[in-house]
Amino acid sequence: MSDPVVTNPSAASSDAPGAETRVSPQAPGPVPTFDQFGLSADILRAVVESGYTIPTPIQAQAIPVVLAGRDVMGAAQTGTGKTASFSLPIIQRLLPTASTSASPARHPVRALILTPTRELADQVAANVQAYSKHTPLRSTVVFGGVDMNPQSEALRRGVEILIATPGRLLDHVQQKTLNLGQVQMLVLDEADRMLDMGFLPDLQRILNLLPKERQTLLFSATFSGEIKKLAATYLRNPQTIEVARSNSTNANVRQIVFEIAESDKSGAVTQLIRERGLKQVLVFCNSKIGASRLARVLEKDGIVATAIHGDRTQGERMQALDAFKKGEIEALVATDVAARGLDITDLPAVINFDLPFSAEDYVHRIGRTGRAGATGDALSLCSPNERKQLADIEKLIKRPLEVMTLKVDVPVRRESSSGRRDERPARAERGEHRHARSEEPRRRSTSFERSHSRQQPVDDFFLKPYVASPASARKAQDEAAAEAERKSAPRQPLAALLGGLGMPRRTQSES
DNA sequence: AAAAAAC
Repeated sequence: MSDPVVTNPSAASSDAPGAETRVSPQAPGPVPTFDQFGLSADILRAVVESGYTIPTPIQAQAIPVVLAGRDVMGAAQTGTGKTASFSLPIIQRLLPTASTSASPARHPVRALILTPTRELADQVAANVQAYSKHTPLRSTVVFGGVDMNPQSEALRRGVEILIATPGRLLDHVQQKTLNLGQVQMLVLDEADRMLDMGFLPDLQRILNLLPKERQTLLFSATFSGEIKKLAATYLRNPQTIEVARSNSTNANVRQIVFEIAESDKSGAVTQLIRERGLKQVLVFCNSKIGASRLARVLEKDGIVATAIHGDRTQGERMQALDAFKKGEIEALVATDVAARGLDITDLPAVINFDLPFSAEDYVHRIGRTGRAGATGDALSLCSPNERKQLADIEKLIKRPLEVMTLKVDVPVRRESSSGRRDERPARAERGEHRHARSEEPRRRSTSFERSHSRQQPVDDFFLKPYVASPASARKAQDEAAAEAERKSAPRQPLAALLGGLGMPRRTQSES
């Protein structure tokens, strides 16, 4: 029996401009373990307590390279254990000189981790905190939208590892509550996203504040020309590490597209949640207003829903995400603020209420489900004027998506969330409401017809009960096994997947 | 076209 082990990372890159990135080949060898990296016992203990025993491919590749002090250009799918792949070796490298003194002067910022969104910063910080909890190293997180004072106080007391979003970080530098002169290690997480968001000037400012003598790790979903340029300017002889083809989607995620009229979409979301028995679903909209509106409509349909987007206060954002993670909310309706990197354990499904403008965002959105070896559903609602976006997505992921029609059959709502009358108010007017209780609920039935060569009836999909993946699925060893299985077994056609829904859709055997 | 991020 041979288990997958990671090959020499240098064999993994193919950097000709425009060339497709390749999956690094898996060679037979011994089972990799966290023990083999020479990490301190205090770190290993925290790793074990976090439930991990076998490093994921990105961890197996990156940890030795980071420990050796080299710069890294990393491309890894989300959900692959990327955060640990840089956090663990950072902690290890800072540990030998870690001070146990209470003096703030003995705890300068030596590692800086930058992320594009506040929620992601918070999440990375929680991971770093967990991995370093048995060490004397201190860490904290700073981002905008919240009071600066507690952050300033934490910085004043001294931290070795700082996680931040760029704007607030620079704010602290300007306020002189932060000095970056002793940073030895820098991580740019989701670097492509940061460039997309126009962070380049901020990044340049920050990079100019850092010592030239340092180790830089850049993680990005894609190695675009922009990213390569950034790397060429700020990285020194980086080792390229790729563990999965960028722009690829997870085989554990079943992707289905529903052709539907725009006006039927919110009813379709309610119906999918009801008929599929979804207890926890992340719904993506393209606009902040659209997300708020949909959350209100879902609430009217009796679904516990809330919105998360950039126009909500940071307190509301954090509360929404917390409640969602705890399972207190059925539908979290989000903009692309939630598209990247967020780790929601065993999230069973993602719904695209709107198809994203950028096909890459589709890959990131649906990457919130089917993480770490678990399975998930990615259901996308596509209106006639979104066909171009659908085509772009199929082109990016290099395969056609299964398209179905969706017959929306939900009770008539008297008012739309914006206060406008529904387009069919007549029978739902006040006078008739007293009859409604004893009768069949009033329904509107609409099906969006179209001639699509790949079109399939939707009935099979709804006949099968949804089976959530076991909680244990999030462990890293599961992911490694799933990866191996995926490589050895040919992909099943969708029909087979649909037919096998009575059983847990695990891609690996239980051990 | 839209989103995100400092005040």
